[in-house]
Amino acid sequence: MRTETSRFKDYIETKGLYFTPERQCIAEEVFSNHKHLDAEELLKILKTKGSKASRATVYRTLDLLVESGLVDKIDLGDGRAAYEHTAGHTHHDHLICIKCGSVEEFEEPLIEQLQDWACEKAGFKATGHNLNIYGYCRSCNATQ
Amino acid sequence: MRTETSRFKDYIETKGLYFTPERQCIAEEVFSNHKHLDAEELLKILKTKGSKASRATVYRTLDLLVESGLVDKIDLGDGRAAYEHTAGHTHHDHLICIKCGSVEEFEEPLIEQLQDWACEKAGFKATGHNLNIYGYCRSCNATQ
DNA sequence: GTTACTGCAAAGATTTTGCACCTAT
DNA sequence: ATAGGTGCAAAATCTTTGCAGTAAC
Repeated sequence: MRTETSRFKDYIETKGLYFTPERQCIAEEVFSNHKHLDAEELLKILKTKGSKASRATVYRTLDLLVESGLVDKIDLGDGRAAYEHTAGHTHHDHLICIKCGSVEEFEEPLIEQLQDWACEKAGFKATGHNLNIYGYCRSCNATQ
Repeated sequence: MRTETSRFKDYIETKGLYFTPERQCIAEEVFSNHKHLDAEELLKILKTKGSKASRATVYRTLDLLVESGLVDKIDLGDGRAAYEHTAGHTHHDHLICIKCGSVEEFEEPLIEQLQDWACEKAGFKATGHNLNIYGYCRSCNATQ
């Protein structure tokens, strides 16, 4: 079985780039972590695991991961971005709590289809999209 | 006929705040402009029109306008936000060209409905949402 | 006369970049 | 050997904030 990390290695090498230890560490962490990570969290986790990858390298590698299609970038709406690996789940969108910051996922295949349709009508060639709903999650709503 | 500006004045005064000349200028510009403005563009336009409203006041007033419900904030996905007045058009989403930066609108009432439904299922109380599709617009796609 | 608003400049926050040194191939 | 990568710190962006003075009510 090919791991996501090995797919990333292939992607990197096909482009004639080097698969460095830093890139490996960062990729493995993103692929093994099932949460939505932002760059700063990722950097912190890497530090606790002994990686010395710098902030700059984290950002540069996240860009490569997104480019490879193995990772999605989610715009959090407050200027930050979160990242999540794409393997093992169909596309989904996000419910972002403006009180506690939690990010919940939801799936609605028909929405995807309607989006494709809208693009077609507009002659627009989509490369990605971002649907975030902001508000209060179930628990924050209860204690609000 | 009540103008949007007068509605904003009501909103401001109901909250016990002051309807200052700066707030009036900013509101009028946003309401009369039918494009998606970001804060910097808005500031530039205001300057050419002789308003001395500062960047800080522009941001503060835009927040009030969004709060009032008369203006929508659209997260552009690159850290910036654009603003557009809500009057006279139903809710719509955006096709953002990653080459030329153009923002095109599309409307898909069923998407809105599906979103509401997803929120309901998750016990999520939505206060707003943002659906952006990134890619190449018709003309950039042609010359790409 | 209060209470709130404004401009300014500094501070914050996130992300990007220039550069000298280092490393994978 | 060479093309590319890394860390660092500075820069770039967009937005927010503290404060002293000013204006709306």
